[in-house]
Amino acid sequence: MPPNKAKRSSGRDKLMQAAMELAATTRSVASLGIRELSRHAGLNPNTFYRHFDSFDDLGLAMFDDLGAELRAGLRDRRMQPARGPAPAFDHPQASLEHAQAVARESVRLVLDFVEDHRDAYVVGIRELFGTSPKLRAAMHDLLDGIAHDITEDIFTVLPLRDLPELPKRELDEVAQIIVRQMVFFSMETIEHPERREAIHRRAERFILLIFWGALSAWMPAALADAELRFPDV
Amino acid sequence: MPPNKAKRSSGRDKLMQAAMELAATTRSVASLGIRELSRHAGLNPNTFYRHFDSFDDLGLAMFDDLGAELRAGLRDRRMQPARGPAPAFDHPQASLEHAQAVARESVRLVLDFVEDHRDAYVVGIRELFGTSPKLRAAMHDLLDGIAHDITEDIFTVLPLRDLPELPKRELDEVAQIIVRQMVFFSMETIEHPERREAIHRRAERFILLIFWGALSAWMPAALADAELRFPDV
DNA sequence: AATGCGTGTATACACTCGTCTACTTCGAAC
DNA sequence: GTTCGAAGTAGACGAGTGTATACACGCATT
Repeated sequence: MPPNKAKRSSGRDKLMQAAMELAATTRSVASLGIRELSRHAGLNPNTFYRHFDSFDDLGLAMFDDLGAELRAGLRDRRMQPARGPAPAFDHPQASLEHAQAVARESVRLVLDFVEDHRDAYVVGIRELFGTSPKLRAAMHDLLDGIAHDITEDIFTVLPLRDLPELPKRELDEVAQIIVRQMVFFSMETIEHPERREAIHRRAERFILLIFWGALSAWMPAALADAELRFPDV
Repeated sequence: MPPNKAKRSSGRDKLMQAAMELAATTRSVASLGIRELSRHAGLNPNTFYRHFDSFDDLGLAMFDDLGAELRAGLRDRRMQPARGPAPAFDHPQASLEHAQAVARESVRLVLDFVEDHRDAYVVGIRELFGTSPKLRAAMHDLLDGIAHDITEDIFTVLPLRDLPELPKRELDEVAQIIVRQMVFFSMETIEHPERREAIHRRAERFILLIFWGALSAWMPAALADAELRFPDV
C-alpha cells in the first residue's frame, strides 16, 4: 500500500515545477493553458489529466509543498539554540532587548525564505487574492497556521505565560496582523531587492511597535514600574 | 481643446464596465479575452482597439476612476462636521475617546465603500499582487496615497501637531500599515459578509492598538501623567 | 457642401486551445 | 511468464482566439 512516496512519478513534479515558473512570471495559476504548461514541462498535453483534474488541484498540491517547507523552515530556525535563553521577566530591559533580537531574526528568516523561494512565494501570494476560491482559502489557512505557530512560539520562548493577563486569543490576533503585514513587506523586497535593508528595518520597527502597544495596553503597570523606553530601531 | 469630457464615448465605459464584471467573478484583468470582453459589452471586438491598446491600459483607466471615487468619498465623510471638534490635548481621556470614535467611523466608512463597490474593489485588490507590473504599481500608489491622506487628516483633526515629538515620517508609516491591514479586513468582509460586525471590531481594535503603541513609544510621559487606560473595544 | 475624423462594424485568416480516442511502454504482482 | 494498470504519446476535431483589412455612419470644422 505505501507506494514509495519519495520516488513518486516525475511527470507530476515536472508539471508543478513548470506551473510555478510560468505562473511566477506570466499568468495566474487558473489562467494557465494545459498545452502551454505541458509544452513548458516537455510533456504531452494529455499527461496533465493523468495527475490532476483541474488547475485548482495542481495549485493545492503546490501550496501544500510550499506551506510545509515554509513552516518547517520557520520551526527549525526558531528552535536553534544560538539565540540563547529568554531572560527572566523581572529583568524587563533585558527582556525587551531579547524581544527585539527575536523580532530582527524572525524578519530576516522570512525575507531569506522569500528570497530562496521567489517563484513559489509570488505565486502563492498572487492566489491569496486570486480568482479561485479554493486556492484563496488554502493560502488564507496557511497564513493563519503560521500565525498560530507564532503565538505558540511566543508562549514557549518568552516567559509571558506566567502573566495571566495576556490573553492568548488577543495574542493570536496580533500574530495574524504581523503575518499579514509581512506579506506586504516580503512582496516589497521581491519587487525592490535593493531596498531590502530598509524594508527589514521597517518590518522590525512595526513588530516592536505593535507588541509595545499590546504590552502598554494589557500590562501598563509593568512597563511603568520598570521605566522602559521604546528602543530605537 | 476641452472636448466635453463628461459625454465621452459610451463604448469606452461599456468596455470598462464589462471588464469589471467579468474580472470580478471569472478572471484577472490581464487574462481577459478581447472577444469575450467585447461580446459581454455588446460591441465588436475591434472596438476595443479604438480605445485601449492593451489590457494594462484598460486596467489603469478603471483604477483611476476607482481611486478617485474612493479618495473623494473618504475625504467627504472625513470633512462632515457631525463628528464634532477634537478635544484639546490637555483633556487626554476625552481625546482618547474621540480617537476611538474616529477609528470606528473610519472603519465603517471603508467597509461601506467596499460593500458599495464590491466588483471594482476585488478587481483592484486582485491586481495589487497580480501579474501586471503596471497595475501592481498603480494599486500600490493608490494605497500609499490614501495612507498619506490619513496622515494629513490626523494632523488636521487631532491636535497632535502641537507635539513636536510626533514625527510625520513615522506617522506616515503607521498610516501605511493601517491601510494595508484594511485590505485584508475588507476582503474578509467580502468573502464572509456575515462576519462583518466581528471584522469591524477587530479592525477597530487593531487601529487603536497600533496608535496606542505609537503614543506609548513616542510620548510615554503624557500617557503616564494622565493615567490613561487602553479602552475596551 | 465638402472634408476629415472619431467611432463602430463585417469578414476573413492563421493559429491555439481543450479534449476525445487509440496506441505504446514499462514495471510490478500474481 | 503473463497480466494488468499506471504513465506517457500521437493525432485529430471543433471551437474560440487575436488581429489585419476594408467598410459605414455621424458630426464638427472649414
